[in-house]
Amino acid sequence: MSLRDERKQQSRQALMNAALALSTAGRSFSTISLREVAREAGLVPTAFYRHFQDMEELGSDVVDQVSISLHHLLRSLREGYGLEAPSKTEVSIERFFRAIDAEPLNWEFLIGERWGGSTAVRNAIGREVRFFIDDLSQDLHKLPAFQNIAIDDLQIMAEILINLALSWAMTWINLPDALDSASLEQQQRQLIIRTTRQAQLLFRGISNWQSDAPPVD
Amino acid sequence: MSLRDERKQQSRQALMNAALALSTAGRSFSTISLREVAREAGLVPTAFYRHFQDMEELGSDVVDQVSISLHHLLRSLREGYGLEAPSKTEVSIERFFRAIDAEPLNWEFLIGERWGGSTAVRNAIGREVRFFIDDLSQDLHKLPAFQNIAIDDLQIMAEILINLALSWAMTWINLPDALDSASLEQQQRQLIIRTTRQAQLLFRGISNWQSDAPPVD
DNA sequence: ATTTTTAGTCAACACTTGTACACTGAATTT
DNA sequence: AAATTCAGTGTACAAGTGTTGACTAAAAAT
Repeated sequence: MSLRDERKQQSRQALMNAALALSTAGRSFSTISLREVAREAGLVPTAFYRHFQDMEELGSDVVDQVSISLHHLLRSLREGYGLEAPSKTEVSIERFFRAIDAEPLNWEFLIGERWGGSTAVRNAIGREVRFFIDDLSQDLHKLPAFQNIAIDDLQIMAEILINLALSWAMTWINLPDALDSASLEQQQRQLIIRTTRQAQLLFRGISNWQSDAPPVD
Repeated sequence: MSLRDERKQQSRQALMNAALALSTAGRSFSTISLREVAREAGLVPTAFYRHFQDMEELGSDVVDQVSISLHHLLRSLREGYGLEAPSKTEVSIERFFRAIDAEPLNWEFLIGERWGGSTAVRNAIGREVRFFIDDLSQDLHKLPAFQNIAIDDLQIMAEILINLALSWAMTWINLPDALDSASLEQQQRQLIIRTTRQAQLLFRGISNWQSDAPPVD
């Protein structure tokens, strides 16, 4: 890559980082202005147009970047799960939450903008979520415990898990905001327990599932 | 109520309706301006301050109004479920979606702003969601099928159901936007089926649940 | 009948916004 | 060595923003 292209990439990345940082500081992406992003990135407003046509395009590209990052993280989480095979659910849940703490901005952006203002961003996230679901369902299929479950049903399971995981993640991130009497650590501990039981209930459901013979309603 | 108070209430309601309408027209609440709301309500900008201190206060009050409406709707839905006792899950799910179509703005606002930009609105919605969960868990406890399940576990179940229902609702509302090859009705039918299976999986989980003897992880 | 209260109006303010246009100067190509 | 490309700069403008303070007129209280 040429010297000029390299510097351009730097500026482009600075703009995306600025957008991500601003849209997770108690505000949403659609409320931040082009000028703010440029300012935060150390650029003059008009320089923005050298990289993106408008804020919508910036937003979509941020979604792509965030998705790649989360995708890697989820994969490493699941590989960790596979290694110590009979690992407890609670350990996995806690590991999930700690992973969120490592890069909370990505999660906050993806979840907060999933139903957010910008149509382009919303559609981009919708695509990525569907991708997450497919990916997870394939991984579930590899687990010994789910070998005898039809792949369609694992898809159902994955859909539930992803949607719930996004709720869990945002609840976790927002814990510090809810300044109740209890300390943060106590609340975190409690959330881990509640979440674990939710996950256990789900696994209980799928393991008693018979694809060809749906249950009585 | 005096004549003057009555007229004031009308204007106040007009402002809240305007806010609701504007924040669900492909934008989010935090992007709409005080002047826009006033304009839409047929008022001069400064008149806004006779009713609300700022947009955050308006937002919180909209949350309250929306919550009351949804609360009534959910209750009537569940009462309908109780009557024809052995009703099929799919029927309930479809009834749920059709109810959303009756007042989509309320749902769109509550879900879209749940993790949205305004802190005041986010906190207000968080409270309401917790209230929904408590309410549902108590209703579940009254159902014959769940009599032998501990109330703590029904709370877990309710938490899952509410969080998932919000995802389902928004997916349903956004269906028309995803202009794929398939027709809207086909996509709706498909979503109903997928959602039904998710719900069935959940019920399968809870009915195989033993509170005092948690499953092997 | 007179005074007080108050929802809504009007004009004005200091700012921020997105974007157009001409320009600069260093990296690249010719 | 000369010409070209182009990321970033500086100026400018029309449009929209939140909020102020003084004003109006109808309803309510005295």
